[in-house]
Amino acid sequence: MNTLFKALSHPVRRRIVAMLRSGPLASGDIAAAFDMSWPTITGHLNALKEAGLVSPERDGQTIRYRLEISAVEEAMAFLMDIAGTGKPSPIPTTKTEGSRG
Amino acid sequence: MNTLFKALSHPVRRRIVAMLRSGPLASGDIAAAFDMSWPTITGHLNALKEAGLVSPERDGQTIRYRLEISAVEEAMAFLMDIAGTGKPSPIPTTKTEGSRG
DNA sequence: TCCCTAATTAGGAATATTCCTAATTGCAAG
DNA sequence: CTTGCAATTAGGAATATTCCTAATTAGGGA
Repeated sequence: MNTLFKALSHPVRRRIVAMLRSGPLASGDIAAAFDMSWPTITGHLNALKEAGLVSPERDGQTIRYRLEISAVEEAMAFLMDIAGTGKPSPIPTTKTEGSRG
Repeated sequence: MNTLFKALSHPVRRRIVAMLRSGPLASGDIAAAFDMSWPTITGHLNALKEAGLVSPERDGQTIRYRLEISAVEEAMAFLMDIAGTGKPSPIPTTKTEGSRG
């Protein structure tokens, strides 16, 4: 949940997610769409993978990344709950989150 | 859009948003729900305000924060587009986003 | 094996975030 | 005006993010 919204908080990562809407793409093809180095894009892809938003599939030398709709739906579920479009839940009491380090 | 997802990327801010689901709350009441200093919470409230997710209303000495559902819906719209629940849009070409400082 | 292409990992600099304490602002009441 | 409470702003330290170049891993073909 944390990594999910954190992954979506960067414009480049949101754009990658949007690109994958129409189907899986190779790492290199994604990197080519940006004015950034390939390793930087790899870093963003790792963040998206960590969040469960994409999954890599190797095919020979190329690695294709596929969008994981379920993770997008998970984020949507949170927002729907907030917006009242879904079933309401009591005010959260999760004190576990206020940490530093 | 940027500030919106960035605001939602922090667990404390998401928890504040969830708290406001049931109605406006005073800054002090929000701060009291966390193991953090009041100024820290003020900072988070400023981030949420910047993102359009909350709006402050002064009433005497207290300032109450109200949840702005429209901002939540804006974030939801993005995710629905990604998930294919909404109308599809072409692959974004917004090159404006890949910058550094 | 050796070489080429695809992609990732490693290390580090610039920048941004997060959180604290101290000082300040804004409002109400005596 | 002074006091007191509610809340914010200011300044700064610890930490995290972002992005780069250089080095490395992994697979395919001669």
